[in-house]
Amino acid sequence: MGNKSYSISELSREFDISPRSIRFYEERGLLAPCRSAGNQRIYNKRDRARLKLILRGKRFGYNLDEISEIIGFTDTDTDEIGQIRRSLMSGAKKLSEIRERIQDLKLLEQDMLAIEKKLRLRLQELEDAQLPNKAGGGEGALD
Amino acid sequence: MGNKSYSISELSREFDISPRSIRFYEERGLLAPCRSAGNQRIYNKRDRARLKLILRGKRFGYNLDEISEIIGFTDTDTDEIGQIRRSLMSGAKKLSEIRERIQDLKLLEQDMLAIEKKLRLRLQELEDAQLPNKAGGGEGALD
DNA sequence: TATAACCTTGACGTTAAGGTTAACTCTACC
DNA sequence: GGTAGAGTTAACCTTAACGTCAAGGTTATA
Repeated sequence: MGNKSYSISELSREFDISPRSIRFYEERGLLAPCRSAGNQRIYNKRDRARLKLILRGKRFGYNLDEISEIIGFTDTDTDEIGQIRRSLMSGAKKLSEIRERIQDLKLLEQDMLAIEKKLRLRLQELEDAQLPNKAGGGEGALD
Repeated sequence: MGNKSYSISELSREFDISPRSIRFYEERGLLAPCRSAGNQRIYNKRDRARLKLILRGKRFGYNLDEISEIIGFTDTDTDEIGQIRRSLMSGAKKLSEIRERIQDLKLLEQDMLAIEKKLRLRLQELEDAQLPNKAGGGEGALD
């Protein structure tokens, strides 16, 4: 049946994160595996899926508090509608943030290209002035 | 002439950051304003432009070390040719990083849209099931 | 010239997300 | 039953990018 279980190191290997991280997520309330007789953590499929979600959230740039806000309730069957609505809201916000960032990056790209151009010009100047030993160029300050 | 100057608080107001941040950038070698007779910082247009660049870099997610790598050379005294060459190199690297990042963000955007779609569907299900009070939907666990 | 408002350095505090011991305890396996 | 290899908690360490005093010095203005 689907009741496979995992140790902390199994999960840590599978997802390539440290056991410390997994324990840390638990500390922050994002996970709550049950324990063996000897108090060792035992993760079931649901825990594993949750960890996956956490990691996905992280890849999206959410911090643990945000992730906890988004997925912290997946147990609570009550008020799923409210939960989904909240998820949609925060998702929309993230989306616009992402789009803003894309725009910013495109601006940066333009800036870098402009700087590059200036640098190349200045380099030409300097190189030209080097061999023929002509009079030096202008100030050449990048604003 | 274009030799306007600014106090730290003017800049901090203009860019909506704390004076502490500006001093911190200086501490990290990203700025080097001259001082008044009484040792107070005086920023000129060039300094201001630099600060702008720093802030833009931050919005792009660069840390101060990276920003310093990108813009740190504008002082270049000796061996300007070498400096410019190095700048061009690191600039090219940064550029490709920026482009990669844009791609990543676009992927993320698609992911988010997909998730949003799923959530909306689920929401519809739930809302439809609510008023007519029909039998409940499926498991609905977001993987 | 007397303030108020601004500025200075220095030092310590903070937050996030873990890393890194230390000192034990479990579990698996021979 | 002994030992190697996981696991456990607790406590402290780390880095980035500032925030937050403290204890004074400077400037603008009435």
